[in-house]
This record gives sequence, C-alpha cells and structure tokens, in this order.
Amino acid sequence: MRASRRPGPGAHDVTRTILRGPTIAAHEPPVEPPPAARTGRRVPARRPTMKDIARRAGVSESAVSFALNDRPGVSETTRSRVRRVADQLGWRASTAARALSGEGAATVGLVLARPASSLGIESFFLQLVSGIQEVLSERHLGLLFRVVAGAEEECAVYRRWWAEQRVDGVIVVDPRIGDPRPALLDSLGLPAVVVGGREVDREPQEPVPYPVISTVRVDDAAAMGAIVEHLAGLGHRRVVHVAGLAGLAHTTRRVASLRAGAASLGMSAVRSVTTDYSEGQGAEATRLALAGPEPPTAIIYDNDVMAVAGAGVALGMGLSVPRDLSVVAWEDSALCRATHPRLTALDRDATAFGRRAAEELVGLLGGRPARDVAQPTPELVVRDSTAPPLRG
Amino acid sequence: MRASRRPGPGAHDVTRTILRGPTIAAHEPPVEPPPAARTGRRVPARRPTMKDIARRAGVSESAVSFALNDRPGVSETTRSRVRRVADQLGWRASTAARALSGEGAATVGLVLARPASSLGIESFFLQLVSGIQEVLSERHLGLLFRVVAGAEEECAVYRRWWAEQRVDGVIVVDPRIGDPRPALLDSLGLPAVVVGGREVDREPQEPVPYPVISTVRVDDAAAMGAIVEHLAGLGHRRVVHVAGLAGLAHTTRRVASLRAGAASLGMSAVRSVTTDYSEGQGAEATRLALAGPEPPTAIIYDNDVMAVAGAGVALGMGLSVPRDLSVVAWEDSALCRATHPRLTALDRDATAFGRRAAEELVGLLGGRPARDVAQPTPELVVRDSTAPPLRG
DNA sequence: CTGAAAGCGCTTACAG
DNA sequence: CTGAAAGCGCTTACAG
Repeated sequence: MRASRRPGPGAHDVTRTILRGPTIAAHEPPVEPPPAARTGRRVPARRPTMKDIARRAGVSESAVSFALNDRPGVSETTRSRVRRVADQLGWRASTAARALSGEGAATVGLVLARPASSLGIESFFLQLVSGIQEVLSERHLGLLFRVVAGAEEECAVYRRWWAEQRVDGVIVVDPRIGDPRPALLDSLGLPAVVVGGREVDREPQEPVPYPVISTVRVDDAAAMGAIVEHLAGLGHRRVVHVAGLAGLAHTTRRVASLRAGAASLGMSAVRSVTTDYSEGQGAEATRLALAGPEPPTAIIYDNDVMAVAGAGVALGMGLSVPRDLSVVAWEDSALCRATHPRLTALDRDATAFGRRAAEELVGLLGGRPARDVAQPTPELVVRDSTAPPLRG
Repeated sequence: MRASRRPGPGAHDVTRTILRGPTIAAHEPPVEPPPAARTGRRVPARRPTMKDIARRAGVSESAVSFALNDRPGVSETTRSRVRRVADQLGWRASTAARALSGEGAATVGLVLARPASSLGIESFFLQLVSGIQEVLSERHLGLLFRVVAGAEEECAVYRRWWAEQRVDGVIVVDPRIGDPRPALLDSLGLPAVVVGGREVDREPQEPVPYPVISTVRVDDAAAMGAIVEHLAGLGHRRVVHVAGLAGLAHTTRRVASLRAGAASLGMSAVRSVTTDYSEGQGAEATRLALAGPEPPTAIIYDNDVMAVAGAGVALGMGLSVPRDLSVVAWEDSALCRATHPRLTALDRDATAFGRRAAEELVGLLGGRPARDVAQPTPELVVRDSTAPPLRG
C-alpha cells in the first residue's frame, strides 16, 4: 500500500516530497485523513477518481480527462502534471464509467461449448487462451470467459453479454455446420473473430459475408495431406481416421481431405469415424477398428488424448506401436512426447493461433474491416509411433 | 432476432398481439421504425434500456427499477406488466450502469500465474474453471480470466482490476510461501477465496486472519498419507517424490507429510525433489533417481503429465511398470487412464473444488463472514501402475 | 487552452 | 403506491 493511496497523518508530507515543486504544491489541497485513520480501524482503500486528480492538480475534471486520454486541449505542463498525480494516486479509469460513456467495455468474450468432462482434456484451449491473453493484456483488454454445455446456451450467452454491455467483441471457436452464431452476432452488431475458418470456404475475391466478422483459417486440407503423404510414403494402405465431433466444420473438412488424399495416392481402404473427443470413445473406436475384418495399419486421431488412449488399446491387444500399428495425433502436446513410444503428431501452435485471433479482433474493434486471415499450416512432427507396416 | 427488438413496419402489431390486453396497449406508444429499417440498410440492434421499458409500460423509470429488482414500492400488476415488457424487449441491466451505481461489477476474477508453456498441461485448471462457472453462471456472474507469468504481475492485475472497478472479488490459486496476495487483497478490500488452503494452517478456533478472505482447504497430509500407506503396504521402502514448484504451499505440505508418513511406517529412504511440473523436468528427475546408487522402487509424481513422462522414461530404460517401478500420480485425469499400464492416481475432483470455491466467494459477496472450509480428502484410485517391488 | 454542463443507464433516498 | 431528482465516474460537444 502506498502512503498516498491511503492517506494517513504523514501522507501529505510524503506526497509533497514526491511531487516536489512549488507550482504543484500550491495547487494541492491539504489531504485530510479519513475518520478511520484516526480511530485506527482498518478501512479498505477507496479507489481514486478523476475528481481526486482534478482537485489535487488544481484543474477541471474535463482537463483531466483530456490530459489522460491524450487529446488536444490541454497544455503540456498541465498534461504532465495531471499524469503524475494520476500515477501517484494509482488511478485507473473505471471501466464501468467508460463503458457507460460509450467507450466500450474494454472486454472480449470467449465461450467454450464443450461438456465439462471433456474440457480438462483439451490442452488446445488453454493454450489458445494464453495466446489470446498475450495480445489482450497488452491493450488492457479483459477476457470474459464462459464454459457452456451446447450451442444454444452459447447463443444465449452472447445475447446476454450484448444486452448487459459486457463485451465489445467475441472470439468464436469450433465453427459448425449450419452454425447459427455468425448470423446472431451480426444481428447484434457484435464484432467477432471465428477461429478455425468459415463453415464454407470463401473464394479470396468474395467479400466477407458479415461486415464485423473476421476469420482465422487453418488449412486442414494441407495438414491432412501431410499426414496422408507421410503414411502413404511408409507404405500404409489401410487407414482409419478417429475424428472428433460430427457437427464441427473442421471435422467435415478433415474427413473430406483424407478421402481426397487417399484417392489420389491410391490408398485402398480409408474411413473416418466421429467421436466426442473423449478417451473413452477414442479407445472404443480403436478397439472396433482393430477387431474388424480388415484392420488398419495406421490410425489418425483428431486429438492427443484419443491417440494416447488408442495406443494403449493396441498395446493391451498385444500389438506393438509402431510395428503393428502406426499412430498419428492431430495435436501435439506434452502427452505425445511423454508416452512411450513418443507419438508422431501435428503441431498446431495453439498459442500463436490465439494470438492471431486476438490481434484480428483488436483490429476489428479499432475499425479495421473484417477479413479472412490464414494461419500457417501446422507441421507434422514425426516421432516413434509411425513406421512402415509389417503386413501390407 | 425477435421482431420486437428490431422494430420493423409490422412490429407494433406483433407486440400488441403478444401483450394482448387493453390496459397495456393503451400505455404503449406506437413503435416507430428506425430510419435504417426504411432505407433497408442493415443496422445492428440497439440494446433496450429501462427508459424503453418505462415508455412502453407507461410508468416511470424508477418504477421499472423497483419492479425489476423485486423491491417494494410497486403494485403487483405494475410489476408483472413491467416484467413482461422487459422480457419482450430482451432487456438486461447494463452491468456498466449497475456497477457505476454501486451495485458491483457482477464479475469475479481469476488469475493463473504459470508459464504459458506449462499451462496446456494442467487439466486441473480447466476443470477448476468449469466448476467455478457452474456456480457463477447460475448467479449471472461473469468470470474475468487472466494468465500471467508470475506473482508480481498477478498482484498488478489485482490492483488494476480493483482500480478499474472490474471485479467484485477474486479466486486465488496456488497459495505460496510468503504469499503477498492475501495482504494486498485485504488492503484493497477485495473479497477473495484462496483455493488450496492457507500458507500456515490455522487452528479451528482462531479467527480468520483477513476479514474478507475465505479459504478452501485440501487435506494434503491425509492424501499423502493414503499414498504412503498404499506403497508401504505393498512393501516399498525406497520412494522418491517428484514434487511441483518449490514455492507453493502445498508442495511444502506434501513434502513434509511424506517425510512424516514414511517415518511412522518405517520406510528407509524417501526423498522429494521439486520441479516446475513440466514433462521435461519430470522425466529428468526420474532419470536421475533411477540412475542413482539406491534407485527407488516407487515414485510419486505431483501431477499426471510428469507421471506419464516418468513412466515413459522407466520403459525407455528397460524397466517394467509396475514390476520394476511403481508409479503414482497426484492428479487423476484422462491421461492416467489412457496410458498403458493405467496409472494409480489421486482423484481430486477439481470441478467440485471449483464449485466449492465459487460458492464460498458468492457467500462472501453476499456479506457472509470469511471462513475456512474443507474439501473432502481426495481418493486414491489404485490401478495397474502400483505393485509389490521385486527387490526390496 | 480551459471550464461548466449534459449524458451514458442504472439505483436510491426523497417528496408527493 | 408513484415520480422527479441526484448521483455513480467517466466522455464530449459546447461555450468562454
């Protein structure tokens, strides 16, 4: 606690010493200790306001506002004096007051619509959030975070946030087939960045469909292409893709890309099965695939946890990875490096992804027009879980 | 978009139909379409305010406020009419305006001070957050979320949030030795719940040291006791504890509990080494321990990722888990169930933990006095990674 | 360059 | 039971 913030009997002297300069001291009214300081009872600090600054600096409140917001209309001397007093008091503009004055809430929203049980699993999200934060915190924007069970609830949250004036914009994840969110956000006029591309890929020359909604795309096709090429190069011809949620746009894209890639490389049997991303369904899908009539020699998993679970199932069935089964994880993480053998994985750099999304949203909030930006294609990190198949 | 929110030419009729009743219709001024509706250009929706409700319901703004906040001073008929109009318009109180009126920001803060790299790893946090959300969302409280690099930055965030009037209270995680946060939060008068106990355990009859800071305790001693008992029962006498960050209060508690438990059970050689929770340091600690002169027959890891990494190292060294080495993870997760063999782990129920913390904070915000509450002792889930040692 | 005033959307004593 | 008014802490035209 600085003395100046909770003025006690000696505070005035301290202030004077710090400010040092007769001009300033003359403007400064004597600081009176609050009643509690005399009685000795503990009081929580009172947050300083512009009025306090104005009084101390001997200028009007509007002068303070202009000075602190770098607007013309105050002399340099006044500006620097005001700034010094503000710093000294530890003043920060009340976001509530700024929001009410039409300056926006200085807050960005993020909703995760995944069942709580599968959340702990997704290291992707926490890394995404941490990337988002890097950018937001520089600009002193807050992140309002919410976990919900499903899409409708997510829409309800957006409506509420909008009505409550809580956020200036949102970052939307997990684009879906027939996604209702872009239209809703557009109708609310809530700027948004969709992480993971549009439902339908747009031609570069087309205008963005919504004027306040940008997109950060990932090239799922190229990424899947790299995986398929790697596996085909090793000689795999029977591949199973244990995909994620059926409703997600990127699931559809990955499934389609696998099919296309396999066809062009002459792979005989590829198929995708969708799951809920959980270890349980990942394990189950693996069991079914390996117990079937024509078991795959390689399995691609849409996340790291399913890949680890799947490798575990294979081991449990007496198979060796990668001798009997190659495993690829779509999502690199500590997990992939921690297991034995270490898993070949697609490295997406979720942090950079979050950073990019936040930057784009900050741009939108600053009035830049909406657009689609591409994220670098993820890189396939080849480790010990992929090798040529024993039996063709 | 409901017709009533973006009134077009036909909106008035719709409204009248929904409201149906001459009294109400008489109070309702005709809704004029905004200019944009005539020109056909898309306009973002304007959020409805109390003024809109007052006009439509034919009462004063203060009557609307009283009606909506369930305060006496309005008749039941007025109240229900006001409520209906508010619902119809999709009205929500502006949090900014409420905050400025002294009602609080309706927001709770959570700061995570961990390096971004190790964040994706900690499934604990995302589950904690999801538990916190369950409670907050019921009360329509927002969660302001922040990731920072270290303790000082965390304190700076609290100061800023307080000065900006952004949060009504915070949930504090990772209590540390010599933790500066409680004193800071106390001086700011910011209600807080510390998750994970106090730095120093308080006797039940002692008053809580800070009037607005509650604590949700976990019984690390009992948990470690259960692990030690399990291992001792299997016949292990040389145990290594790969702990987490040295500065954290619970690390200290676990280290001490291990020592105490081992002594009482006559274990010959136990020791703890601290790490940063990362897979890398977990693996390294394992390598060092196993390569040493008197290698342990069992290792306790302070999180799931290190446990998986450690098991991988053992495998890589030609050891079999659990035949040559027993492994226990302090933190159950998908990981522990996904690896092969599945890991014996301590199940903490992070979601319940988050729920409990949020409930306690909501209580504090409601004026309930601060207190320490205990969280049920975590349960040891015995799986395939622990067994009697081959060599004593 | 500076100050007095209105307004943002609420809440809350205070009169009627 | 109801309404007019002030205030929360800012921003921003608008006069001087």
